[in-house]
Amino acid sequence: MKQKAIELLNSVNLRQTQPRVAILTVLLKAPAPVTQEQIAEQIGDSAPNKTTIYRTLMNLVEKDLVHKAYLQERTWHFELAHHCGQHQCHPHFTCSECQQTQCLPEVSMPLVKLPKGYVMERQQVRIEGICCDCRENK
Amino acid sequence: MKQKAIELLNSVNLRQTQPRVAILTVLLKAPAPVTQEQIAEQIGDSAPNKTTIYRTLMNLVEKDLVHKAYLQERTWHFELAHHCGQHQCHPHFTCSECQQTQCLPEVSMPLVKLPKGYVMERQQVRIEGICCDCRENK
DNA sequence: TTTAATATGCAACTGAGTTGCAAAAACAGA
DNA sequence: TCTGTTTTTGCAACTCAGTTGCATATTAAA
Ligand SMILES: [Zn+2]
Ligand SMILES: [Zn+2]
Ligand SMILES: [Zn+2]
Ligand SMILES: [Zn+2]
Repeated sequence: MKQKAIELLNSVNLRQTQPRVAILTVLLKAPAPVTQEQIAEQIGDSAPNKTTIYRTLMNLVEKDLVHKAYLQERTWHFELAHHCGQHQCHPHFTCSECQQTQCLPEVSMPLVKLPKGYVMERQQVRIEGICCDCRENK
Repeated sequence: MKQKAIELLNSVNLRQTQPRVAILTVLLKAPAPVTQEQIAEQIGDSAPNKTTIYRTLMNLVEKDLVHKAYLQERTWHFELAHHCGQHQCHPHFTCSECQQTQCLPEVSMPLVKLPKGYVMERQQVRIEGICCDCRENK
């Protein structure tokens, strides 16, 4: 994992620093989009300052290694981009009961046909509903 | 417009107050999702306090007259829900150059097939790209 | 090594949305 | 129309997530 993180950094010419490796390692393991705070928690005592985490995430987004996930929440969530298609990531499902968000990586959606003259860069889909667990416990 | 606003309020049993009528009137006229601040600007000097605007918008969302638009921006944007389907609103296009957002009301998308046991409440699509104007002026 | 370029940590700041509470407006009943 | 109760509003102070400026530390190239 750590090795993979280092490779990713090299591949986009970002200097290999402790914070970056640690943050990328968390992202590599995460099953769903994570916040700055969750990243810090995961890393534990040696976690970088929150400013550094944000700056690192923004660097990674700029290099297109990471995407900001499209959730309707106040706090930003990030995930690795390595499984996204050129113009589309997988949809995200957020349960309106328990607020948990899940990736739906296997789903693919057609791209919206834009009006003439427009260029598509990225399409994102968000779904709100009740998750399986919450539905049963009602 | 104002008349229509009053009707809408009555239809969901919300008391008819000046702020609510004014805010709904702005929403009825808006061609794209608007923020608290834009609503205040539109109303002008007699605009309600921002707390009131937020509270009103949340009331209207609760009654499903209004939806919070899912744009990847820090500030919340709202629009009338009256043209949304049961499980899906129209997609929104945001230009990464000029940051303008447009509704794409005529586009319809298939609903994602959720895993067994999940309930779909609402699906939303967001598109990022370059708008026609920005593309020409480059 | 040494050095120049880049990244980090810290503390103070910003801006959007929230909270608590007293004053004002809505509306139902007399 | 008046009255009383309920609901809504305005204000000021607050919160929370993310940002900024700048001094210090780290990186990696020479
Ligand atoms: Zn749930
Ligand atoms: Zn995901
Ligand atoms: Zn544009
Ligand atoms: Zn719209």
